[in-house]
Amino acid sequence: MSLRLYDTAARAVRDFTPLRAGQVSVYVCGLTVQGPPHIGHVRAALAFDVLRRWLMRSGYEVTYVRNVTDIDDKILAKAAEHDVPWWAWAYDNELACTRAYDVLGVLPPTYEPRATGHITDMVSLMDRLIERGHAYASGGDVYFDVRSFPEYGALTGQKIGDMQAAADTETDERKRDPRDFALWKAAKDSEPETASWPTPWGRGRPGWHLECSAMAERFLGPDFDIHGGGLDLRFPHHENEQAQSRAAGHGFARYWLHNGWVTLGGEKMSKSLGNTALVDEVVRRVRPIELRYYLIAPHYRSTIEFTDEALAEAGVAFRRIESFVTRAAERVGADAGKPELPAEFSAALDDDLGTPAAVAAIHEAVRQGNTALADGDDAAVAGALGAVRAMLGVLGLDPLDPAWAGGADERLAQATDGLVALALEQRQAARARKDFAAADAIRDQLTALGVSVEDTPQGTRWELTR
RNA sequence: GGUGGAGUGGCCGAGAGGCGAGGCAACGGCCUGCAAAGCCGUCUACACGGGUUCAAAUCCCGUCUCCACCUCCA
Repeated sequence: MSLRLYDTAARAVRDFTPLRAGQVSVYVCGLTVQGPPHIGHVRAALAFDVLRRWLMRSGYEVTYVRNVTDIDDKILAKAAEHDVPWWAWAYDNELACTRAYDVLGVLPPTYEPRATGHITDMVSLMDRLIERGHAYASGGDVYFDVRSFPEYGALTGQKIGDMQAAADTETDERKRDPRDFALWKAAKDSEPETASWPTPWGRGRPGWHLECSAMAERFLGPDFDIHGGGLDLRFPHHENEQAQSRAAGHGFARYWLHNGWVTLGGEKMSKSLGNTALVDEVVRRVRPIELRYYLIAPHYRSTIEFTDEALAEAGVAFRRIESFVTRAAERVGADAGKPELPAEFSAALDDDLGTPAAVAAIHEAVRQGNTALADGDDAAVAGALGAVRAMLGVLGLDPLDPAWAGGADERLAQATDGLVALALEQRQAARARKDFAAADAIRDQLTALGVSVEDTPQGTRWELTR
């Protein structure tokens, strides 16, 4: 079986065939850097990170572009509110996003362009649209003429006549149709000089949608394979991107993928509702790798209702997997076993990135591996470990991957090793003389210190309690 | 008004006409000096009302509830 993906435009799962054999081009809408990222934001990055890893594992050469929107109304407003330059505000939040991606193991994109770096690309795209009769300048703004483009609405299955007109009365008189959208916004006196760029139609700044069309073209060409983003971007953002690019004569994206929400209290996580959970805060309560597991295990198109209980439960489930990997690696070596993917796992991901079934395949292999561990069947342990690590690798969840290294102090770790060993020797001696009260007292003290102790047929092992 | 999504066992969460996804919790058992970890087993659910079918969580009709987009939004 080969990869099939749910394409929003087709409203169906379609076989994936790349434009160029062996290569896949992906454009994902990144964040408008108006504030620090919350769980919902990183879910999107994580969903497409899994797509990317699976494409790479499937043998494709992947060009993955994720943009940063570093100029928009809210950035200007918030920067003004905090009395800092808009570009400093945007960059500060961009850094926060990058940190969040890094801490969750999101692979860096092939390239991450910023909107403000592509003004000239936007100007030439507007030129082309005006030339072709799909856009017009009006009072320093430039608008896309939706009625000039019969396909408008194709992505989201809407008819122009059924759409509610934008309640944007301020600019209404400049538009030919209330549904026309801004490609370019004229500079306002109230806005900083640094937030505008010269164009043939006067100084101004980009409308939101134009940047993605311009950057996708520059880095991926007029036609590319996959365009991803959150559900809320379908309309108007993606509809408008597609309209602009196609009206300009490009084929644009061939598959449209959209990830579902993270909700809190049943509602979409958003700043305006005040129901956000910031990545920085959550990562203080749970390990990043567990948060990643939590956000990846459900299917990317379904809603995740964010609760502490569910998050904790995901942590327990992940630790079961991790515990097998640790114990198996201690027994047969971390790199024992071939990194082969079980057929069910591959089939699951090929079926529209079915991570739930893929995770089930991991649990199945862990169960078999645990049995092998109990039976002392090292060959089977190695086999299971190789498979489990390979599967975890595709999901970016291999606890042995250096990306998750804790950065522990070597000398401190060495001292701890020795101290715990010393305590365990005492306990062993007590057990040997059947003084179980003393033995258990030692174990209880270690437990209280966050060291969990396990007696196995191969002797006593310990680890820090997660 | 238009467009789209969801309601699954104690909980999380898949599936999408017949073969008990998976995890968590609980209970019973095995293992253990006792634990822990692990393994085996138990718990047979699909919002509601009709219908189609030999067979429906899955298809059709209707109802209820919730969410999202149409305005900035992952």
